[in-house]
Amino acid sequence: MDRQVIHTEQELIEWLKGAGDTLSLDTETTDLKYYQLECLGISLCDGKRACYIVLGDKDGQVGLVDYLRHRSVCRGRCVAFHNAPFDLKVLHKLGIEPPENVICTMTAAHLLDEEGDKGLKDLAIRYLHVPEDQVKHYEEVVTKGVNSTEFYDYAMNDAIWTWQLWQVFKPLLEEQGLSNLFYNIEMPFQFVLRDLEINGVQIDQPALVTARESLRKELMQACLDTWEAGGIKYDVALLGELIPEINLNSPKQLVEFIQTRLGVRLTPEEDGGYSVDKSVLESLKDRHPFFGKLLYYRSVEKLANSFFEKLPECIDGDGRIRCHFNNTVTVTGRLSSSDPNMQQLPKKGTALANVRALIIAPPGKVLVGGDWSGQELRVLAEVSRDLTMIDAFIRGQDVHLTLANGFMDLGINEKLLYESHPQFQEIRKKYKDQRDKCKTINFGIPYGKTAYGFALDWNVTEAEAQAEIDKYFSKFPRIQEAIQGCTRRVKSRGFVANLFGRRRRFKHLSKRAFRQAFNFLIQGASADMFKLGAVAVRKLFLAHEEWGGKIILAVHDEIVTEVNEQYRDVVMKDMKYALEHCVSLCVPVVCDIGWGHNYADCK
DNA sequence: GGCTGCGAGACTCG
DNA sequence: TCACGAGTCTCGCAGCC
Repeated sequence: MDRQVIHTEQELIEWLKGAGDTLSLDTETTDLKYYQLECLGISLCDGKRACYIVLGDKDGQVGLVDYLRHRSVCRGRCVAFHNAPFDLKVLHKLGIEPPENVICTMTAAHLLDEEGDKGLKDLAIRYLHVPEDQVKHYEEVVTKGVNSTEFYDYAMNDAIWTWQLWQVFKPLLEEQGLSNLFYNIEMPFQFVLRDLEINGVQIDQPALVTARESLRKELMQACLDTWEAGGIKYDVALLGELIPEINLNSPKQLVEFIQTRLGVRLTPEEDGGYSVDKSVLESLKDRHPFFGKLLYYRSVEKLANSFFEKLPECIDGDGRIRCHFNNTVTVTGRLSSSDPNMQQLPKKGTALANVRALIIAPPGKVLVGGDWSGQELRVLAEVSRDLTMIDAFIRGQDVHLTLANGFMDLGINEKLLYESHPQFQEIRKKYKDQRDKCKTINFGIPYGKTAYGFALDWNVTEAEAQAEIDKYFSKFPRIQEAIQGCTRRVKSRGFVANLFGRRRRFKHLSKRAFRQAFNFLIQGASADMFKLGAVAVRKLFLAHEEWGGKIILAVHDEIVTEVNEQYRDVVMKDMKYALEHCVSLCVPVVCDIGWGHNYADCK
């Protein structure tokens, strides 16, 4: 492969003259986070030649970046990246127009092997058979300097391997029936991922500081109360720090304390150890005041340390938090979020400290959020084609109560099953236990929950729980058939494919694998549905620039956006339509839309 | 004696 | 063996300098 290091505009013009309409592109940057990153250079490969455009070099940079801005290398081309959202972010930061057609080899690798390594170097060794000793790592090369021959070669290798991987992956995607998922769902979605990481969420910093202060006091008080309730003594160290006899954060010390000092016997786990988690403490609440105090201490400790103490460290200079959304971690196709994880912000805070209320709309804007109503249950209806379930959804009835009515022979008049019926609330209250039981089954089924698990929940024998499940399946036979069919496919082919062709593969057959397989059909299809919905919302925002719409959060079945206040109503109407029509199922797709000046109120 | 890495346990979310 | 999919915090221990 011909290699060239480019320092001037003229060299770049010459190089691009010989390039076709497909390129691979990789960027070298000083940081991974959007707000602070600077681009050192860009490497390109056209299959025959590779080049590295030096941007970190002051003499070259101005002219080259200007040229790249005005005569974008991407325009009219299909560009392959390894981890497209990252390089798209870098191009955005440089003000360079992105390509319309994007290829992401990292996503392709994930679709082809959801559990395998996704790193470019690992893939080059595995698929391109590059000898391991020829694969250099960033930390190793950067010590030679970012303007060394070694660094330039390293950068060009990344573009070359990306190109070559794409040549390998393209036919494999086709062979495995993954092309539609790749080209029509995942690739458009790369831009949503880019936008999410560029946009971030606006934080109410003064409110965060105030809440953190009150939470610190609350935590101290909760700690003292718990010590007092348990008769735990403490010393005062030189700097005023309190040193207790036992550490409330240590499960090991707690077990010892509860059994010997409080004299409360704990029930051993199957492995012989003892758990002191929430459910255990709840069950002991009446035995000693210590347990209630400890539960409260734990809730405040979690809120304070995991959220109110951590979030301030994540705020960028412009008052926004930009977390990382990873599209190639989960085996089901869901996104994961980290640094910080914005998908696990507590729904309930305390009166003094509600994390979600700290995510605010900037002046002149509001937050508009949409989430699918009963998404996984509707996908279950689609996957199983169970007629009772489909019927209930089409009629717009309360699905849990309708199903409970069906399988427990409650004899409720069908008209009363509609949420709109004046007597609905009364009926729902009357049959609350039956409805709750059915809801547990409805949610448990996609997880492959067993009689053993239900028995624990309901405090009945395993045989009794099994009888309930049998009755459920006899009333809704298609659901059982769907599960059995899924198990058969895992056994015969070693994988299952969801509604969109996404695959989950299994190396070993086990009960656990069968549960995971069926859950994948539901969770995985819901994840792909989310991606389609998010792409539809992004398109809507591009078509209506005046709305000032930004997608700021993605939480599995929920999408949160920031829009200009005066367009709130039209955004809500159009976004609802887009989310409800991004896929077509045998049951209606229903989306709840809400708005607020902060995330907590956005419902 | 202090630092680092890792697994366990607990908790957050959908 | 017993409910799927994630990330992060703290503790406690092993290994290292």
